[in-house]
Amino acid sequence: MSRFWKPGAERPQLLDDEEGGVIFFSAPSSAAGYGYANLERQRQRLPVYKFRTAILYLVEKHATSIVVGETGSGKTTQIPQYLKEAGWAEGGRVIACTQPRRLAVQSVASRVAEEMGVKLGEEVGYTIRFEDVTNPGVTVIKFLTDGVLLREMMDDPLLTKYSVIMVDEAHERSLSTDTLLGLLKKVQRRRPDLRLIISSATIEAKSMSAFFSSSKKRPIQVPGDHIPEAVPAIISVEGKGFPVEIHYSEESFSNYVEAAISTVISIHSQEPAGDILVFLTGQDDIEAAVRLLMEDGQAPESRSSGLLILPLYSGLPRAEQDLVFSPTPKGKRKVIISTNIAETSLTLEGVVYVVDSGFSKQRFYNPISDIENLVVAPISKASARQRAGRAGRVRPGKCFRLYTEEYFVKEMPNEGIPEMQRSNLVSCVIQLKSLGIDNILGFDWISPPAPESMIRALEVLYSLGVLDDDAKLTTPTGFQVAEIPLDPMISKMILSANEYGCSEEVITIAAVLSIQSIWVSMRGAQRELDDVKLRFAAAEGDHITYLNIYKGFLNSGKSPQWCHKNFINYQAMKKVLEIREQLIKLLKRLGMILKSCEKDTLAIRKAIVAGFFAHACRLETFGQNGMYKTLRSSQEVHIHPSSVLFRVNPKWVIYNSIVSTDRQYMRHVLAIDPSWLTEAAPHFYQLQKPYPAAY
DNA sequence: GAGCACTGC
Repeated sequence: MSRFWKPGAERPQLLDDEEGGVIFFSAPSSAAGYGYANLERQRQRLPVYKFRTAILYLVEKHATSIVVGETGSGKTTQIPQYLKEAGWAEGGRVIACTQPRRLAVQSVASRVAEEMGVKLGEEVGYTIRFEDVTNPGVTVIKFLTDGVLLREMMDDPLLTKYSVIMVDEAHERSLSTDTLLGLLKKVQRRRPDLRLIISSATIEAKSMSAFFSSSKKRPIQVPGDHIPEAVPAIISVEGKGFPVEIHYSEESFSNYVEAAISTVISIHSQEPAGDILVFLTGQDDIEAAVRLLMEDGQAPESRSSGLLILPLYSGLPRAEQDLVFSPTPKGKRKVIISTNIAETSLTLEGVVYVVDSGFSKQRFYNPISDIENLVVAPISKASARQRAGRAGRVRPGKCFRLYTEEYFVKEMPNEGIPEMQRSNLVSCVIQLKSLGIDNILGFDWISPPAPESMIRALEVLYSLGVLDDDAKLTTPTGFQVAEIPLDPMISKMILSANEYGCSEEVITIAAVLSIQSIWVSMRGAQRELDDVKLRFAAAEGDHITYLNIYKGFLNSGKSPQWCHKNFINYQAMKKVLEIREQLIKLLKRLGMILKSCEKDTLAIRKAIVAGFFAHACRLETFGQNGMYKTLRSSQEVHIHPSSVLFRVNPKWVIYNSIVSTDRQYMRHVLAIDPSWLTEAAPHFYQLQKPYPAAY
């Protein structure tokens, strides 16, 4: 390896460059009063057993504490227990701990319950969508996704039952984490008793701290209450991860797939046992890499024999995904070729070598065209470190970066662009509106999105009748749409279905549109999949086709075999059932009675148009075959080949979303009558004369 | 006639 690879100078470190087994402590000098002489100076070493005392001191004195550290440092599981022991969960108060992902919530909650020797769902519980394992009045440590906490704010904006809120993985800067942090800063002004603990990777600690210290407004004084210090404290904890040796390539590669393959082969021939994890960007890359490695394995003098090659991406059927968790057979070495799913969402034991391409697919939003694009883009240093860390879970490991050290140091951005600045903001804005945040542009964003994106979101919500002329939520539509946990266009469609008497059918469509795909990923068997689709295909379009599939699924007795036979993803159908159930409960609470329109698809189609009128397109009669233009901005779009309307090309259609590749493809397409547009949204579309070519 | 990084409510 040494001929080609150059070891990197950087050692993964925390705030200070010290040895393991200590906590590094950085806080304003107020800590001196605590009685520990060694806390008088900033960033003093602190023995590990003082972690508990330090945390409790900081939480007592500071409104916000920022805890940085790596995985395995115990911050996620220990801090809530310390707080409970110190009395933060007394008097009916609850300690909340958020995570960005459902799986993490479940596993952390059960670990803490086990450590405390209590039954999960009693003192320690968790809440995620579709699953509430808490016992109100008994549960005092509650784990939940940050999205669920945001939903809870809609009923209780000041989160009055919580004494401490710990936001974990804040450095990931997800849409809901950032929204939550902005709101929590606001809540703090009204609730001086509330304590925040932000748990973040080292690299983000300073910007988090700056966000929570800068305040345009003073806290509202509550008589008799102790006012904690507004400046956040930072405490840094050493993780238990093993060291990972970083190797950079001597020069840059033009083809990272090939580079990854040859790196895997040289690791295999020169390094001791241990599984290899390769980070590529997407299904295409991964399949190409798997194929190349397999071919090499069959060559007579192959250097890759003994490799067990496993692809990993979220679109892969569950059974194939699970293969990566099976133990490595004796005498074999596992090579997992993965997307970013292995960077945070899945933890693979047994990985000792990581190969990092330096790229990932990232979403970018263009507020002008209102289209989200998926682009292969360079990752950040934070991501690169996270990927490298995946090699140090079981023993010291190695990470091979397919780029030069100079590139890493000089060109790679420190942090990625927060999701907030790369996304469509309609859901975020409606959530803020429902919490009474009137001035969206002036909201204290931790990373402000482009004003164009905020304005576009306001426009879309206004056109849906969710916001009024003063940009306030309308009654009842606006409040009802905010209440439904789906894309506002889908929520609006459901509310209209109530008026058209077809809510039974439309909530099914809403559920299908809210999940990834109901088809199993079948690149090799496209023909068969197309044949199956014909069995369900409806002339009206994809939405009605989904209804036919759902009926077939119910008629089969929700059978997994039926799904398998019809190339339908059983897991996805189960999720459709869950979302439907959630919607039924919610709509009942909103005072709606579910109704079926039986076979009247006209009502259904009009309800869909009431939500998606802004996504209307017209076939270009004089252009090439199958070219459409959006009515809104005259963008060129095409019907996606997976749609039942592909090659049918009705004159007028609406779509659910757009997939951009070399062309813009409409996904989930429905044929419409243009008169429904002016009927559903007269403020949005005005009749220009009689429709000449169309009608 | 061809495509889907990853979450979440």
